[in-house]
Amino acid sequence: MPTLAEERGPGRPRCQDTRQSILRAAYELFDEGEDQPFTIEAVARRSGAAKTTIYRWWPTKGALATEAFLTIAEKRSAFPETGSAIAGLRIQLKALARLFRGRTGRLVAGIIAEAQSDPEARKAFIEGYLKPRRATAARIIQRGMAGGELRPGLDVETVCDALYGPLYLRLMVRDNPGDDAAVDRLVDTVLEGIKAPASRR
Amino acid sequence: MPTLAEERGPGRPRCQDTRQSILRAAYELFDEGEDQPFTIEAVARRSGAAKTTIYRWWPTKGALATEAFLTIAEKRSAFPETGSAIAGLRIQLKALARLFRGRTGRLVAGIIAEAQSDPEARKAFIEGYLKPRRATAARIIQRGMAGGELRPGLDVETVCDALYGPLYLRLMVRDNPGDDAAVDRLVDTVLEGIKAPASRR
Amino acid sequence: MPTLAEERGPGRPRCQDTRQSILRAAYELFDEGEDQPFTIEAVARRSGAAKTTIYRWWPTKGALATEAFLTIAEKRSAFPETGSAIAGLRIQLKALARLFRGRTGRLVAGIIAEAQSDPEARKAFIEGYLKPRRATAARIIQRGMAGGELRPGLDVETVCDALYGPLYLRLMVRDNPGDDAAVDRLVDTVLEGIKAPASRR
Amino acid sequence: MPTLAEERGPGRPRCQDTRQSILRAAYELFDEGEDQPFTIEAVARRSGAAKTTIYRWWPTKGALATEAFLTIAEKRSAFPETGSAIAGLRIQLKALARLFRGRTGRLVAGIIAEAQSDPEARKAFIEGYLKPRRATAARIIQRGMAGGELRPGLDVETVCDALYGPLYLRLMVRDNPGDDAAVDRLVDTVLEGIKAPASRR
DNA sequence: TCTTAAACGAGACGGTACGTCATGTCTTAAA
DNA sequence: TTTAAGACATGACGTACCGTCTCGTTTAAGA
Repeated sequence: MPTLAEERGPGRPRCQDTRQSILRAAYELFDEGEDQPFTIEAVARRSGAAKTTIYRWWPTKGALATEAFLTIAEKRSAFPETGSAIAGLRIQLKALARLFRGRTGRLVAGIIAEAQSDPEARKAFIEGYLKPRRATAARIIQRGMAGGELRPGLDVETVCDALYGPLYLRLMVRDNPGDDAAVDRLVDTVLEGIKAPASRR
Repeated sequence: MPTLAEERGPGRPRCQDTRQSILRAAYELFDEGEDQPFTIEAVARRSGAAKTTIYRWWPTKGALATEAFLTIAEKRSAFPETGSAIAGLRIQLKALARLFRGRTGRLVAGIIAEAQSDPEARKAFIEGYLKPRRATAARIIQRGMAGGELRPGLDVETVCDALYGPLYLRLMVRDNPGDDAAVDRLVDTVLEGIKAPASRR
Repeated sequence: MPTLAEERGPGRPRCQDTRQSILRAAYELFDEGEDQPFTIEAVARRSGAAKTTIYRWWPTKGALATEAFLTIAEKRSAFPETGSAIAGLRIQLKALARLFRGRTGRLVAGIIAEAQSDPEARKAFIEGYLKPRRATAARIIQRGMAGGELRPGLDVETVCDALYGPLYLRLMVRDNPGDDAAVDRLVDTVLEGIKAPASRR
Repeated sequence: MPTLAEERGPGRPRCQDTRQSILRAAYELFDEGEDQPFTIEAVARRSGAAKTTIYRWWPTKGALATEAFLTIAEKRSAFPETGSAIAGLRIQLKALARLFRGRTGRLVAGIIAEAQSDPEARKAFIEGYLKPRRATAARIIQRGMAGGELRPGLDVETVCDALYGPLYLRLMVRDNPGDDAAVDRLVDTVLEGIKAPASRR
């Protein structure tokens, strides 16, 4: 009498082990980088699942990649939601840069590359990865404005772009996303603005 | 005494017509977007060249794509190097955003995606596309600092990142690079900074 | 309880239609001779099968050629196993010469040529074509010896070589395998021997 | 007035060194067997000659192969033209079998295979290799008939076929051309004939 | 001595076929 | 009805040779 049980049709139920092993294999392949090709074929080989099974559950390679990345890699680190907003931003950006310097950076770059030709993957990445992080950042910025640390009337989206954009640019195009000092320089620049004080009045 | 003559080894010289037709075909295919697959085979078919000829001159697909993009698409528009530096930046960023909203945006996004798994392509893109544009921007910023429009002591690279990064982020991840108003919001934000004036002294 | 059933693992079973159409296409191409190139690509094109499917089942071109030849061309004509052994040999050799004068001759020559650089093909040709025919001839020779038509104590293999060898030599090296008269001359020569009767006692 | 001199137009005369080095390279490649591919490219590489030069002088691969084989390999061993004709045939056939057991066998087999799709090569092989050898054998047979060792009235060509054919058959189709004992068995069989003596009167 | 014409190396070029790989669909038997 | 296994058509991959071509250089005979 499982009244609250999942909607359950006839036939053999879906095997959760299989699902997990596919996701794990996908993550491992993506993680191992350029040497191991990220291929449905390879995922099937490594996971022991049949290609058919994979295609049944994920429409495209990118969708699988993104879900694998989000499911396994992403135990989202919580950030301090109290204290100085500016310090909070600094911490969050430095953490992201550190992440991007490691394997996760190559992963994210690969997923974004995939997403260029796979709208599903793009959507999954935005919803599953980008939005949550931006929401966190947005909350900090709101708090900063409310608490008087940041200028009131800022467009939160634009501020997020100005702070996060450089990291993604450096991740995708340049060879590295920058070290802590680079992040500090970035935050300082955006905090202070670039206009000369003289022309401010 | 052809002192300026090209270094010229033995053997039949390279056919420039062929080279051009390959680059043109590559550009067209890249340009036509997602429907036409960008494939060495397709480039060979369309250009009338043999696959071997393509492989003789370009090590990877990305290298060919980048060179095609740069050679044919890129008659770099000159920007005003006089007048207000801030207005100059605004103009340049809006022009880039407009470019990114069109086919060129998909092209650049595709090339950057290719570059994630092709160091040659990455290098070619940076050297041929990114560096010249950043050099232009850097000159404007230097001029702005010298002329008193911008704060002295700015790190030019960081400023470039803060201004360009958001456009690339929006190009690659979000659906569009933003309209003129968005660019204006971005420039305003970076110009004024985000710190509250109260906390400035 | 299908005790005689084929060993049958999981997965989709091999499609017999495809197999047959590949063999037929291969045979046709081989049959059409020098104008149509005998190529895996061509076989794939004509049969409608994929190259991979062909490679899955035949390791080399020669193996495919041989099997095609044997499967389709070779409804082996039965020879009279009664009556005069000498007459039987004559009939069989003349039939082979007639076969070799036609398209089949070019086919066999082609397969033997392929077999020079393809051990698989050589083996297939020997097992599938040569051995059965030699077995027939050997039986006739045995019968001839038993019945008193042929000298007892003959080495059957050697006799086969002496009778068949010339036909293959003429097929491969000379322009034609010889007409009926030539076969008669050959059989007469081998029957009577070439030593002078004077030196026989 | 060099009336017998080669027809000689203007222009640079053909370089004999080059010719020789091409033939030598071709022979070596053919000689090294299955591992080294016998290819115009490979001949050019090894000989240091340009492909053009090779094509200028030999119309097909087979023609080159045959000429290389004949020029370099073939210092035709002289056979005793006196003494017993039967012994002479035995010696010549055993020598050929020995030759066929070695690298030369693979060479001849390869050339005959080439000749199946190259009439030029076939002609060159027949004229340059086969005919001289058969002429020698024919002379011995004629001598044998004249001297009373062999039956008078034999068709020389047919006898040659009966003696040589088996060796070629074994070379091309079976794994080996047979040892000395096999040659003896063959010669004995053809000498004595295979018909039973009883049926001779 | 100078011209001329062919030989020669080098290597680009349009092709064809190679044998392999990944894709996405399908068919089967077992769970 | 899901799953593993694997056949299958498709089509791109990157490579090897093919035979032709266009160069610049070399070599001799004839003007």
